[in-house]
Amino acid sequence: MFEYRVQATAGAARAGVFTTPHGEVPTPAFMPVGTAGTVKTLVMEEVAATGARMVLANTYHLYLRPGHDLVRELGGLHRFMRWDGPLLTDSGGFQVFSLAATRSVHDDGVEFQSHIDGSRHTFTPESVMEVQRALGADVIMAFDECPPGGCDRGTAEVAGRRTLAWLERCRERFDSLASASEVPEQALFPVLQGNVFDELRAAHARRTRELGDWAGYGIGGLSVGEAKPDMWRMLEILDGALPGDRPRYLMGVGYPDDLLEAIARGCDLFDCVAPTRNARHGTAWTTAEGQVNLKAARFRRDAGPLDETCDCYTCVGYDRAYLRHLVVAGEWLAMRLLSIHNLRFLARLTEEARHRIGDGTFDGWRRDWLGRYRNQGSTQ
RNA sequence: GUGGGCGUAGCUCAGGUGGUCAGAGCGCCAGGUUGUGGCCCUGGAGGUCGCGGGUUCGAGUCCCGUCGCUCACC
Repeated sequence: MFEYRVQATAGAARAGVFTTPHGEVPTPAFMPVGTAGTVKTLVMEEVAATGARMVLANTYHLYLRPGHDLVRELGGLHRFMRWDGPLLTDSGGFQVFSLAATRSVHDDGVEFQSHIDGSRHTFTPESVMEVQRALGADVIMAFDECPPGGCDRGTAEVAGRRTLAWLERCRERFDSLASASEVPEQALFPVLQGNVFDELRAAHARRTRELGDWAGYGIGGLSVGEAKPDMWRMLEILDGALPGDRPRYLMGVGYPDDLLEAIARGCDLFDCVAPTRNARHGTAWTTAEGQVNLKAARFRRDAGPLDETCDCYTCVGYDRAYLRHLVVAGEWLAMRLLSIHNLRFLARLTEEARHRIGDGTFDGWRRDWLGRYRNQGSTQ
């Protein structure tokens, strides 16, 4: 049921189709983040209208609230959140490290306190598989340890070893659950660690491949505070270390320019909170000006659309002066309209990348696009 | 009309007995946010301290007058 078909390439970049039990995902593709079973402020029809084909939800959040058993009881996450398309759940590993009030990591798993009410919980590779089996997403992620960017090599090595050990345990529990009861057809993606250390990255990828024939690969431990050149170098190493006929999911990325850089280095799937979180904070991506903060006074009387080249609901119907007013006034509608635009912006970007890879114009187009975007001085 | 209280940044207010007392919060302006807590962080602009006199080496700070707001009483 899971299949990845590469249709065209441009250097390392690939255009393909990822097939899941809930439909096909043309790649490269950006997955909007629906942390708690909702892409914040939007209904799923609106998410679909931006062009998104696959969305992500968070195991950590759904486990804490409302609880995976409840979701299973109510028919699984697809039905629960009214999304019949391809769906992926994160493993909760990253959130345990980034959100939990306290945590202690050992080889068996991670003990942590809920950021919601302080209650104590433990995640193990086994429990995380059970939770994600219950949620029922198409793609589920292995439990990993994700050390911060800038950690030393020793820390990265320990975390990488632990992640590999956990991967074996994830696989075991994943398989046993599949045979023991009726669970939806799912694919388990491993998460590749190794931080910014070349040999660790290569070794982790090699060892992961030895542990199984995976339907796809999660690339973790990046965009966690390291320098950009380090991230690109890691992607280049992984491009040579991963099979060509499996999708590669770069976790947590990213901004428009980062997406293009990563696509050029062989990544196919992405997720990031930036389009929706930035929208809620009043910032939007535009073709002509890069990232803009709608709070800026210069938009007070701007009667033009947010992005003249954009076909999204927001750009077709609303002007900047009104959007600025909504943002400044703290109106909910601002969050919705900017979320719609930012998601559409990334969808259009990946759609165009896909077409350019197909017709052989990707490299030149990408260089031009990045040059224009960065010359606006609004990023980095 | 009589008595009391208050007038300090756009707003709400801090500023013992006169001497870095020109301050805060919010707002405003400019940025940031990468496997999601509608948060949070970093900078910046902005005030003849109601007005006019006086005392003093020195006055948001004390005195007199005046204007405005407010409360109580008649």
